[in-house]
Formats: sequence, structure tokens, C-alpha cells
Amino acid sequence: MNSQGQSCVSESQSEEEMDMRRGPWTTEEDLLLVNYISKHGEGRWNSLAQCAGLKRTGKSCRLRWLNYLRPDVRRGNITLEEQLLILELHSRWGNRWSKIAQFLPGRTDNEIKNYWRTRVQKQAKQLKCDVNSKQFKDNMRYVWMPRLIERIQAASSRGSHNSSSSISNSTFNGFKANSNSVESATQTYELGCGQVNTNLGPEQSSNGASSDSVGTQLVSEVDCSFLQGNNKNNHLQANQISYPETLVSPHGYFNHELDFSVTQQDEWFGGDISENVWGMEDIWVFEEQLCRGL
DNA sequence: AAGCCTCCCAACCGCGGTGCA
DNA sequence: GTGCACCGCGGTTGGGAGGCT
Repeated sequence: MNSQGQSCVSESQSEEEMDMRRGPWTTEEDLLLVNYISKHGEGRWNSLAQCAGLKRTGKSCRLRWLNYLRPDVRRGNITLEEQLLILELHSRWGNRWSKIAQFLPGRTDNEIKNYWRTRVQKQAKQLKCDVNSKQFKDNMRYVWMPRLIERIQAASSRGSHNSSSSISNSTFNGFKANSNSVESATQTYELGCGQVNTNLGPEQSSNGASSDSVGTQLVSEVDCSFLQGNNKNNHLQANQISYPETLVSPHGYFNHELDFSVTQQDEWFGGDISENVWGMEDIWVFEEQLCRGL
């Protein structure tokens, strides 16, 4: 059945009987899929694949559409703002990529998952620690995320003419950035035109095992327009997100002097915004934390 | 120039959830 | 209640691209 309720083929027909194509999609296949969906809509992927004349499984068609052909798929490097959001949301929800992707308009769960594996897990590997360890998570939250915010601030303060950053008048009320200590002042991040509420709730876990329902109650809306250039129409209605954790370690782990090297920050700010969040300095800071037994 | 290595990402796989007959 | 088919998610893999020697 397609979206109009028309049945093209028997859905009991097994995939093996059909000698399905696999591997990379051709332009012709893409066209077939796009044309069919533009006329009939998406859904009922198995029959859609056959009605469209594609020798592909429904799964394959769905994946191709969602991850690549959909018109609102956003391409290009993950921005600093997006990196920050991914780190924050992952610290809350863990590997729930599709949920995280809901708050990054145009980004797919696959893309975010790939980003996490190639960048974040790589860093954990270099540090010889588990990506799920408390040390790694704490360092991410109390060192790397504030660092990201500093970079976003710096990028925005370099002028609105910089097309790579859409943020203007950025204030990050949640942090005292550009200082040697990082502490939380309020529970709101204001990212230029975007604002993320961080109402404190009962969830304080950093293991990703959190209750969605609680989050739903806490925050009714997140404005993610800062992720979409100057297009303020991209106003994501997100009724699930909340940021209950402050960026202050509950145990004060990272409240002592953090020696952020200005020189190296400058190097970062001048670099590609898609580069890794971490530099050698961060690794050094992290290793220092480990040595102190934190 | 050629071979090797690493990185990245598109695509696949397996499984659990859901809806329906 | 049960079985079946579909859907969607998270984990994994394979191959192309680019860098390095």
C-alpha cells in the first residue's frame, strides 16, 4: 500500500525472491525515488520501493530518503553550535541519535552518530579511556563544552560578516567564559537569536538514562534558529528538551583553575569550525584530572 | 608514482516496537 | 492472544578519498 492506500504488490513477497540491488545508489534510482515520493508521499516503504520500480528493499529506500534525498537535509560541516548541542544532548540521552537529531534541524541521526563515532570516540580512544566513563563525561561537560562556548563567542565577536557563524550579540548566561574558572551563573544559554532553557529538574544523571517525560514537563520550547543561519523561521518546537545540569561539577572537580591557553584558543578560532573540539591542551588537562584521581 | 594507511560516511544488519488481521 | 509485516532505531561495516611514506 502506498500513502493513498493503493496496493501494488503482495507484501508477503520475500526480498530474496526479488534479487534486490544493494550498495551505492545510482542517480537513476535517486530520481525514481524522489519522483515517486513527490507524487505519492512517503511511507509504506516496501511497497513504495516496488511501485517506484526500484529493486531495493523498503529499508534501503527509507534510509536513502531520510539520510540523503530529503529536501531539508542539511549538508556540510557540523557547526560549533551544533557540536555544543550534540555534546549536551548526548550527555543527557546517550546514544539516542534520532532523539538528538530532532533538535538539530536538517541533521540526520546517522550523521550525528557518525560525528560522535569519528570525533568524540576518537578522542576517548586517544585518552585511553571509555567514552562512557565519568571522567570523560565530566571533562566533556566542564572543560570542552565551556571551551566550545568560548569559541562560539569569539567567532561571533569577530563580526557578523563572518558567514560561518550566524550568532550575533551572543551571550552565554550560563557561563563565565574567557575566565580561568568556569562556573554556572544561571540556567539559560542564550545563543544569539536562539535560547535554550536549562530549567533545573530532578534529573541530574549524566549517564544518559533519563526520563523523557520529566524533560517534557520542564521545557516547552527550544528555539534552534541559531542553527539555521539568519532564517528565524526555523523555530523548532521541541517539547522534550531540557538542560537540567549546570556546568559546574557537583563535586567541584573542575572549578579549580583551568589553565586555558589563549594562544592555542586563537589557533582554534582561526581554524575550520568543523575541526575537533579538542586539542592537545585539552588532552593534557584531562590527563591532569586523571592523575589527580578525579 | 605507487603502495599503504587512516578517516569518514553511506549503507546495511539485527532487533525491538507497533499495528493490524 | 497470536502471528505477521512493517517501521524505526542503534550498531556495524565497507569502500572511496585523501594523506603519508
